[in-house]
Amino acid sequence: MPELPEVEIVKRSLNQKISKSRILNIKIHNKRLRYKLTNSFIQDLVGEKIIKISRKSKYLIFYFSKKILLVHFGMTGKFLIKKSSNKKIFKTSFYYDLNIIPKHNHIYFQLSNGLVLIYNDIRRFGFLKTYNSKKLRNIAFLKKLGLEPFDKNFNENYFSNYIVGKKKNIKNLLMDQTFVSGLGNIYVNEALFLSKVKPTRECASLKKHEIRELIKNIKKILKIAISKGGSSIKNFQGTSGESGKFQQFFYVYGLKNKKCSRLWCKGEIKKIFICNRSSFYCSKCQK
DNA sequence: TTCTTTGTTCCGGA
DNA sequence: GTCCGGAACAAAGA
Repeated sequence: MPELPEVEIVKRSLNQKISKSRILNIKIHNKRLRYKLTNSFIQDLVGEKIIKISRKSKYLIFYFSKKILLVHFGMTGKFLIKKSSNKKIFKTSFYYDLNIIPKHNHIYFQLSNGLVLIYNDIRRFGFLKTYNSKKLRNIAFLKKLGLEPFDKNFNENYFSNYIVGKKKNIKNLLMDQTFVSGLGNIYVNEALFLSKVKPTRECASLKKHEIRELIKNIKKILKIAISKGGSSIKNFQGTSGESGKFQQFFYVYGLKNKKCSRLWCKGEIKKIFICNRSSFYCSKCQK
């Protein structure tokens, strides 16, 4: 499930491979994504030149001269980039070694640089939406987002003020995109472990040093994940079909009943559900 | 058939 | 009115 690091990696890859190219044609195999593609989707984009691709939280933003394409991957959305000269591009066998199922290729963008951009999404919880304005502040999805984790204003002061009187647990707070935007279930679990904070802790009970640790470790875990090419769990793949390596570095996610990786701890990783989301933590060293 | 998975939204209770 | 947790929703695979 793409969280901030995965979307960042896709953004970099797209900028490298397809920015400055023009969309020559679009072929839609399935309109029914999270939100049904509009009837004008093709005419909105054909002929437009991709100026650059940027990221905000878990969203990708394609910039054209006067328009924007907003993309959210949901659970299983991904982009693949292939050479358009390859005639097998629509054939199942072409995708075998990429661990991609071509029946979930929903949109093909033919580009002027000889490449094809493919949107693939197994669950179809992702979406693509065009806007006839470049003003991001008019986009409802974006304007409700809180600070990015790497924003200098995402600091102890902001955190402390935000949690005054808050009774919700820290895990739900970190998942709340209006508080900090870009974290999902995996990285929240990992950041809480690194900070030795139990996911069920009430926000208002957090000590100053714990808040400092959380802020530090959120930034740290995201940077590491980006440097490893993202996490490959649940289908994350780069635009060439390659998997990320970060899953080899999980401390708690998916590690139910394993020993805590802190050698001095000797604790065991527990799995519980918080708001119907699986949460993993060490029952001994996370207080 | 049932369970699991996610981000987001909605609803009811406090 | 506000806050919070739980449920619902989208779809598909095991």
